[in-house]
Amino acid sequence: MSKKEKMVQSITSREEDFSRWYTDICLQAELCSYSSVRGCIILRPYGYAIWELITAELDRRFKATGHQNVMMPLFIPESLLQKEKDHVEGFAPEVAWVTHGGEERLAERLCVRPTSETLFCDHYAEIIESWRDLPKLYNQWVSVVRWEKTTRPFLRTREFFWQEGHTAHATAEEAVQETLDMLALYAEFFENALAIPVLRGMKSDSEKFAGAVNTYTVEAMMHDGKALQAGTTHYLGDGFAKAFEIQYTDKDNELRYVHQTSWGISSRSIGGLIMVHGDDDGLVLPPAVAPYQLVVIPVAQHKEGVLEAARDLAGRLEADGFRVLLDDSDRMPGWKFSEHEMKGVPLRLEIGPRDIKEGRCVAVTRDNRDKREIPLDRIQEEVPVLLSDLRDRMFARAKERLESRIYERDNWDSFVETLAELPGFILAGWCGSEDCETKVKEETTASSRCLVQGEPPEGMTCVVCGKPAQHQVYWGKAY
RNA sequence: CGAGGUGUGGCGCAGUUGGCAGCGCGCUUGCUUUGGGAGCAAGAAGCCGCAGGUUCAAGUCCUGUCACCUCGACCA
Repeated sequence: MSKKEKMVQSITSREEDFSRWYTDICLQAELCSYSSVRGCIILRPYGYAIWELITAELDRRFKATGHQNVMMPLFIPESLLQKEKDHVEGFAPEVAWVTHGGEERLAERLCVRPTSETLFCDHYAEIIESWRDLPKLYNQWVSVVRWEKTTRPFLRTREFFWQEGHTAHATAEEAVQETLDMLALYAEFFENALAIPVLRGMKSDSEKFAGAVNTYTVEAMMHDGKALQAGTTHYLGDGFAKAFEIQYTDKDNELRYVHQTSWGISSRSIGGLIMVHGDDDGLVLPPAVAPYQLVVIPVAQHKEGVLEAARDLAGRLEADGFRVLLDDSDRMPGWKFSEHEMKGVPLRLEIGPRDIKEGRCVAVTRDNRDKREIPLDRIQEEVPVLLSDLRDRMFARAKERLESRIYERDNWDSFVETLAELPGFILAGWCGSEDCETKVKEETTASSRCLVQGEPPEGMTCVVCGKPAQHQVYWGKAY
């Protein structure tokens, strides 16, 4: 350890400085670099590879549920953005404007899309005429811009990468169902692909998307007990349809407005991966989104037969469909171990002269450093099991942490005290008034993360004012 | 936008009363090494964030400015 500290700029420990630990991992694992534009990051190959895998996992799910990808323009004319009142009020403070083309001032300025509801609506108004045109289940993979004042890699950047789904339906019921289906899809994606357990529920009115009737959310808990809004789905009702005149002729020859949804997951989910699974030695990646699921490290690779054996091992696993890195660089083995641990590679296979003689290799799982010897002729059966067990452990560990840090509180004093002293969420009643919600925010800096579906338990009272609770709510501090 | 902090080779830092810009890591080349961040040798690399000012002389003093980081407020 002392030698390690001497040799290498180590990652700040989580205990010492969580923010710094986070930034250290982003930079040292080569996920991203700062760019010359404040608040914008450069996704480096390793970070981009993670994002590509995330997009692939999600896109597969979108396609399987009947969604189609499209591509809308980067710019929104001011007049279009202003068509829906709540929407423009929510986003106007943080949009970037294009005012000139070359030297010429534009007749109408264009905003760089902060989200694309207005563009989809404008298009839908044009292409939707009949009930036969519905539903429209569109999605796009793009970047958007929000002129944030303070930024952090992945969690809050001025430009960020995401997918935004925008759908139009004949009925409110169908649109609400889509909103809930996509919420379920998001939750499944986070839990299975990213091994991140989430709470799901509805946002309060003050926390919901600008222009939405309802916003649903999946909330994850970071290692420091803070919440990360990981994905949201919005039921937009027919408000946008009315503002943009999106009407169709129904089976009964009546003209009706469509009901819409929108939903998104962004590159901030990479921040979530870091802060849920990472440890003091770096990143820990779930196999589904690890650029390399395993790294093969030859030991004493200059010796007769070692490199060949390593290549053979890597080749066989690659042929089985695993993403494999053979690290035959001229670094010391110990250096490679640390490097790939920092980068979160789930599984490491070491193979050296001793192993070759015994017909085996050494397998080490990233999350728990468990080391075992595996016969080379069994490796192709063992690797899928090792990887799947690792994902299960990662999920179980994160879930246990989440659950053990949810505190039920029924009075204001213990609510405030708990928020101040214990990292995590509080589950408590809320009367539904904005005053009580604002008081929580002002006095604790925590906010309502999501409302639990269904009626609150019998006799539950608002943790702020003591009146009967309308909702059971998860409260927490958030990124 | 408020409060605090930091700007010196790629990274982390030192730089005293103003007087030749340094150290560690990394990088390059060669040889020896290889089961937890190797050793030796020889190299390359710095408009000291930027702009003014004081001075014979500024990394150092003064003024302004910009950028970045942390903590708040705001938001994915």
